[in-house]
Amino acid sequence: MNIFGLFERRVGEALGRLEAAGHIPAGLDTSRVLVEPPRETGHGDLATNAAMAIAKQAKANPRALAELIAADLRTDPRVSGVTVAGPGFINIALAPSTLHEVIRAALLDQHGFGRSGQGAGAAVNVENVSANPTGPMHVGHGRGAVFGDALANLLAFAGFAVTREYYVNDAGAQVDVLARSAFVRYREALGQDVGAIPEGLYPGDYLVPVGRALAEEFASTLLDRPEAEWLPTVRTRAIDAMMALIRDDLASLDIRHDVFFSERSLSGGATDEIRATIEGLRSRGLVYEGRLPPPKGQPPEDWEDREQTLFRATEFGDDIDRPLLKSDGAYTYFAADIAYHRSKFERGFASMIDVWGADHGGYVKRMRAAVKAVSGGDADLDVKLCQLVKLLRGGEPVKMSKRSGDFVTLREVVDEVGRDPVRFMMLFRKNDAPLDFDLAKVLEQSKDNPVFYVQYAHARVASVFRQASETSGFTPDREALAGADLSVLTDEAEIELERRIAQWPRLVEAAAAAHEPHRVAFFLYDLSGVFHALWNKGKDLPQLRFVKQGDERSTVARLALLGALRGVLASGLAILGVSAPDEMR
RNA sequence: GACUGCGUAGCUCAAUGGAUAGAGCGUUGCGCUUCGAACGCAAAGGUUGGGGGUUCGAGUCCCUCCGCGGUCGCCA
Repeated sequence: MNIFGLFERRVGEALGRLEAAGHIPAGLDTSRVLVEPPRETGHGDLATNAAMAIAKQAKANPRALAELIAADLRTDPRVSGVTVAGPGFINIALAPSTLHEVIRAALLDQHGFGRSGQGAGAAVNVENVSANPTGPMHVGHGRGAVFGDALANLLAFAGFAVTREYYVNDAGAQVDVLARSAFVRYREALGQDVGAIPEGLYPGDYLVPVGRALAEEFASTLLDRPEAEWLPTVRTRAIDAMMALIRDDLASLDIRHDVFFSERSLSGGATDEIRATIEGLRSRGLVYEGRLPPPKGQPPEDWEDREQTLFRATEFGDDIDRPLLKSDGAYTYFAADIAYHRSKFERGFASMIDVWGADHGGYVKRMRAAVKAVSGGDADLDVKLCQLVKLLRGGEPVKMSKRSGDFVTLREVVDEVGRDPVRFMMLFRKNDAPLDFDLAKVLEQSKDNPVFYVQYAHARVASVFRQASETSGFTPDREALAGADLSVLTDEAEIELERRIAQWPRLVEAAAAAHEPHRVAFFLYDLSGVFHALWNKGKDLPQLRFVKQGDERSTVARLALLGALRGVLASGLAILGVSAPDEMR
């Protein structure tokens, strides 16, 4: 039950009547008409810009128009008052019973309140993580992983059919390096003195078990073979081991993918998908042989002007055409990526979201161009870039890792502070803003730790229900709560909590539309603040306490309010992938 | 040089093109002597980096300049 959506339609009906009565012309563009919560609570429960949004088209005075709309809205029984303010805002005060209906709906449908048909079951592909299978995940990967997972949860909650996908970069030079690195560990496992890991190979000790497994499987049979013979086998074993490692890392954050898509499968199968993709584009005149100008500013020293195979990315908004073949004739990463995104389109995804690290920002335009090209303009790609995570402990930067040598692994952080703080804090910032993550702060049990603050709100609600049961033997079921007389909730702090709960469905829609899960985190933080404020008010004013012995009528009403709150907190935390504890010790 | 993200209170950050730009921390004042304080209430604190434009209305959109970061054919 989205009260804002209901009233958006209601305002539309009012405009229809004004049109029928000849007060405004027909065919106005009402797409900018919104019903939203007013910033100032003194302005009522809902506000609409309808008059201002159409005044100019209607060649009418916005305030006069607002009065006409207000007059219509005043006839609505769900409304207790309508005023016109400022340049033409229409402020609507809801009848208390209207707000109570929303609370009842939230209470009766704990898991469904806030869900919507917004997505209408449309298929959306969310690709995230896609870390190279060459080692454990680091903290930066973790941000993209959590962001993508929460975004997928959010979209599913908003009615989309979401597929979570991981693109495995199991082709290219880096996995050959991985294989060579594993081979060193293999020799080591066979007792050879390998000394320091050679420059250019992966030094991390996470490859030690891979070497051991190879020694166990192949004994010394690979030792004297030329690289070309052992590399494919070792590579496969090493990639599998690294993907197992990464899946474990992801599992520690409760992240799972529906599809792991292999880059190698694009060109290694029966048909070369990359080649097919390129030829398809070529047949439409979108691939040609040509020369690129060297980059301006500081040209690379090894720049070689040569003819190459180019994708006409400029046709679709990119700044320059992009090469598809390397000088040695192999496909560029971009060529494979075009084929990969074509595969997504052919698998039925007209809506794709890629979550990347900020260092790939220069890649966005060409990828969007490619998606337009391979889909004939029928698919849309949104790329969400996650900025760097700066890891701190008590304000001091954390740099080195014991395990990997040169970066802090995600696992180390999860092991130190736990899943919930990692997930919540990664989402308590816009994705495109850099993030400071303080390992000490996220474990504080205080108001300036948002993770604690929100989880504690949920635990406090549970504790009220426990207390009601323990002190009064009072354990109403959901139906009893839904039947409560909510009109006893008259304190401004209680009404404010009702208003916030009523805003949840609208928040979900806005966050889903914008692909911005952080809005859920901030909403929960604000909502928790309103609840904690009400709790504290009960400290000074005993009549506001949730459980009042001998006053079942107001107790049941307050428990109903808290039951609605608990549902919203639980739904929101579930979207973030953070647990909603019933107690915190 | 090009592209891209960012620039909001002392600090860290919010704000689908809406009204007097909001939170937390910090600061200041008051309260709380454990009965629901793992604090509460209140105050001070802003030219939203500068300038122009679009709009009834701009932190938000466009242009430009400044500052910080990222990226820049064949790495992924």
